[in-house]
Amino acid sequence: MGIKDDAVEVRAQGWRTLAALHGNIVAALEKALQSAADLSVVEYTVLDALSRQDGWHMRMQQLARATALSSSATTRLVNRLEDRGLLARILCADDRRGIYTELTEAGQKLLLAARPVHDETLAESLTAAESVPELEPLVKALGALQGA
Amino acid sequence: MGIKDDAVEVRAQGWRTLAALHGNIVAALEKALQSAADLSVVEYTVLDALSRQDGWHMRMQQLARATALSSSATTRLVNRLEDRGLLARILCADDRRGIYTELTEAGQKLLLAARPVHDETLAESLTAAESVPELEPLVKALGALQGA
DNA sequence: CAAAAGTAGTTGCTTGCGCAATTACATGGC
DNA sequence: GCCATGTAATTGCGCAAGCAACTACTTTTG
Repeated sequence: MGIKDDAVEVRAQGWRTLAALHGNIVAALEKALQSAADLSVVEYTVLDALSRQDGWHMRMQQLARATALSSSATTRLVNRLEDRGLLARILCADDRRGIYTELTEAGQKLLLAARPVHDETLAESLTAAESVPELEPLVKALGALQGA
Repeated sequence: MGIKDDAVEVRAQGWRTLAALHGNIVAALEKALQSAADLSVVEYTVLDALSRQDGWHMRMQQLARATALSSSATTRLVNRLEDRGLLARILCADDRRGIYTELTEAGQKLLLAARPVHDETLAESLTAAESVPELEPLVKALGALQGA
């Protein structure tokens, strides 16, 4: 049964590595986006998700899934961004329970300003993680994902 | 410059995948550990980190790094676990600023009960993620990490 | 050896999150 | 067509997180 136990330990170790890398990246992005655009990581995620959506509108639920947030958190997140004029709520006619969100011009503008900061910080984080023995293999594996 | 831009997009995509997988796993672990042992994921992480430490004691700062938490959050996290009798604070003589934390017997016992739940939930999450096209390659890469 | 600078941990305050309950709308059975 | 069941989004509430300010101790420096 040693083999099975090993598999468990390998998974746990992989998970710790994943969590550590995730934590590092989030911390770096949080700081960078905050100071550059007054955005949190989830806020950036929303703007980015909306921009990569055809027609630029998404329902609350999709947003919740895209951000791994609860519905209530999503509601308030959208509130914050709406109050800042970065996106707009649009009720859709065919299903009157549903609400679409859409980037405003200000939102697109801010996103365009924030994206380079985001991408650069991400690159830096990954580079930094490459020189941490614990994290290096995962970073490499990550880089090889789409490269196939 | 198309090549460079591609690299940026690949990194961003990889990051989104990583974040999504991380979110799924955390959500699953949170629910499972909560109902099985009344522990949050960070709380479990602390107990687990302490148990895997030789001599079973760590300083607050190490704990903060291990959990990717701020010092203040670590203080209160340790408070919670101490109040529940799962770990104990021990001031160390050589540096009277420092505080060691150590698992109590109750803490070890709870950890032993929680660990199978944790490992099983982790395995389930990864299996579930394998059938999500977006996530599948990363899960495989993760499994191949230590297997080398 | 005394003052300055640095480090470890804790506390006050604000903010954002999840859960459960609620409102508003949609849909399936009869 | 009408009631029961289900889904979308929002609100009340409690809790845990981060930041900044603070205390206590250590180390450096002149």
